[in-house]
Amino acid sequence: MVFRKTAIKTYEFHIFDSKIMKRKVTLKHIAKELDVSISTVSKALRNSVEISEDTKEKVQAFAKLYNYKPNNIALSLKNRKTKTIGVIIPEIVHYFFSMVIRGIERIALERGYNVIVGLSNESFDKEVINMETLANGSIDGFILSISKETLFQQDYHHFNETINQGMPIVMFDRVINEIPCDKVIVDDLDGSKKAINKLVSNGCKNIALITTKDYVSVGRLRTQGYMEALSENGIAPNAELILKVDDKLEAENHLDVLEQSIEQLIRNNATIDGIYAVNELYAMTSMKVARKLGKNIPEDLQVIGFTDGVLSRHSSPTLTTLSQHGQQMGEKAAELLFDRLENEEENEIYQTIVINTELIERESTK
Amino acid sequence: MVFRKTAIKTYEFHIFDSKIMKRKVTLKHIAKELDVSISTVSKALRNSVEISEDTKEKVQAFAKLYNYKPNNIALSLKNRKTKTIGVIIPEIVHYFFSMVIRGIERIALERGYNVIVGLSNESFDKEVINMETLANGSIDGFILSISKETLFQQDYHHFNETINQGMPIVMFDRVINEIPCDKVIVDDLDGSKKAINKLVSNGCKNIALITTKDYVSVGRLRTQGYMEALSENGIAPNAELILKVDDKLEAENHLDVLEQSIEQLIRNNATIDGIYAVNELYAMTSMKVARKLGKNIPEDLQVIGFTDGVLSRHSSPTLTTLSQHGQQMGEKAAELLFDRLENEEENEIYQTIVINTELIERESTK
DNA sequence: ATTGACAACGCAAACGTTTTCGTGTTGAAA
DNA sequence: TTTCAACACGAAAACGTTTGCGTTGTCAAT
Repeated sequence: MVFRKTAIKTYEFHIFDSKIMKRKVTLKHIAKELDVSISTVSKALRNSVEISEDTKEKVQAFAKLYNYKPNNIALSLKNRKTKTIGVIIPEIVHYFFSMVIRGIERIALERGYNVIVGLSNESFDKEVINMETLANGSIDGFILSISKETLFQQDYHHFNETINQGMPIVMFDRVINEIPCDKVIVDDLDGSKKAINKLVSNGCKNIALITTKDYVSVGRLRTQGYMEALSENGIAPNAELILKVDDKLEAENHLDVLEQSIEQLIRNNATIDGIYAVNELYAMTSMKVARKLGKNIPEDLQVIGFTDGVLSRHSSPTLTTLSQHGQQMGEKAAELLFDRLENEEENEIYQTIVINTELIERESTK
Repeated sequence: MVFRKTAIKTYEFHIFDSKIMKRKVTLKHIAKELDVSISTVSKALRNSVEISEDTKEKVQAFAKLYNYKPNNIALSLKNRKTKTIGVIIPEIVHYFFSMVIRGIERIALERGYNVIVGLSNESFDKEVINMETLANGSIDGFILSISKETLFQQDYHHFNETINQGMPIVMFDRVINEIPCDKVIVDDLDGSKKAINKLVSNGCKNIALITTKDYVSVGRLRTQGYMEALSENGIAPNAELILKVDDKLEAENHLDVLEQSIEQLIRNNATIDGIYAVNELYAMTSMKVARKLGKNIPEDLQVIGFTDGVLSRHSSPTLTTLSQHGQQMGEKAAELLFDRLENEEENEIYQTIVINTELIERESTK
């Protein structure tokens, strides 16, 4: 086997494993073949001045020929960092969360990190298990959004323990203020106000709210924004117009229940001329039910949903929504985490970054 | 600090690091504190018979108190396996692919594996880079679906090299027959036939096809199924009725182009009474355009799409689709990979598993 | 001939495990 | 008292790196 390095030098290496190389080649292999020490090989590959030009060329040629790549695991052990982060999300078949992952992954690729994804499925136990299996050296830090069950039980010991062991966490969207970590959230409260203000200025007098139970932080904030915006516009909130859906039974598989609840809401309050829903699915379903009840959108009823997703863009009529900028949230979260990981002196000051929502006007509003 | 192990024994450990423990505790720490060797600690924790009951109890109590967990990286290095797999997909904000991930993750959790996700963004270069950064010891094997650009360029060297280095690959959905690895695919050809047969038996005489350019393997197969099914039903395929969309410009951001193409198709062929589209978006857009042109669905025009997603379920009318069972594909792919990884003697016989599509009838067909 | 400097390289430790093998201590059998 | 097994534990190698430092060898200067 002949390998030409330059026009000047020609190296001749005999294949050191007659069969096709299966296992990856290591420094040790190279050292043995070239009859030098492992240290010499390592230094030669890193272009150390300690090594002669001749040796460097020979080693580098050999390494290239056999496609040597340093073993990441060994490097991780030595450097005590893995260049890998863990991302725990409640659900992946979901426009917003997959957008966040896309954002995280983009920055990770850019900065040389890998991303391990764990799904909690909205379950406390799975969240804990996922975190425990990753926190034992596999990763350098976490990015996560808290599961509904965890929010409901209000048991946050696993977050605190992880942080106490020196592993940083960045939380996004569903966060807990008390936990000492960086956070990226959306302006749930202000976003809601934008939506309500829009509806009011479009002439709506009776605006209904379709939201979740209060233990989901984002649901609570969006509800609060609705209340405040109404007040600010001199409208007295009417409890009749607020539908709090129990999302223990995830809507996707219990559409009928959702539809019935909304139908009741609209039937019982014939004067409704605006609906604000805290997510895309609730908004879509509202439009569907309303049309069934003979209402024209947006003439009789205007609808706005939180979370801009694929449904909003492709429904008919298309849906006016508040965009959460999921990808941007992911990017920001990743940057916060990487910056913290690469900053030697640990900084006890944690940031909370607020990403502004944007009202995207489509056909469901005038 | 007092720790009660049983009613009989009481151990008293002094905190060996007066500050709150930051870095994770290792065998070495425990050994030093308890004044035994590292080997003894290791054996005691694994309940070796070599160690006396007394010592075992003491070590285990201490380990539990300080929440000792073995370092995964060190284990990976020693065992030469990481219990982690890499998953490379073209896109994550996508119903089908995120379903696959969900399936993979479910099995991975069950069998004690972690999942690193890499996105190719349909780009050849990113696919290669992602694979190279993972193939250096970070993972034990790959699950992947080939990017469009790679399919277009037909450059598969990175797959072959990875396999030659002894790292198994499982491909799903977009696969290449020539590559020696396990595969999980959907019955694209048969699925198409189901759809066409349905339309024909529902009375359609002029069925249009909206598909992609041929280099995407699944697109080609679905097109082929359309052709064959027509022939089998005694209908001569009509080139006029076939629209091959250039998906270099991803539809999501070029909806206008897509809509215009479809509008032309329908205008030029007034007799069209059925449309079969190779994905959900094409089908949805067809319905939208058709309605704009005054066609009633399903009375005047029936529509079936490949890939059952969130759009199909929530559009109005709801869309009849072929379900790809993405989650099941992910589960199967993961099982194939884990089985191969855990099988000592390497098996040169590769399987191709075909997941059957299922026709889900909704409102867009009679 | 003796020094000293410098170039070129190897040794060994370290990261945190597991595991094989060796060793010292006990107690009982001879 | 000697011998030997059983017991309980420790030393060291291995996984694949990087790096500080010690060790050679060569050659010019004294």
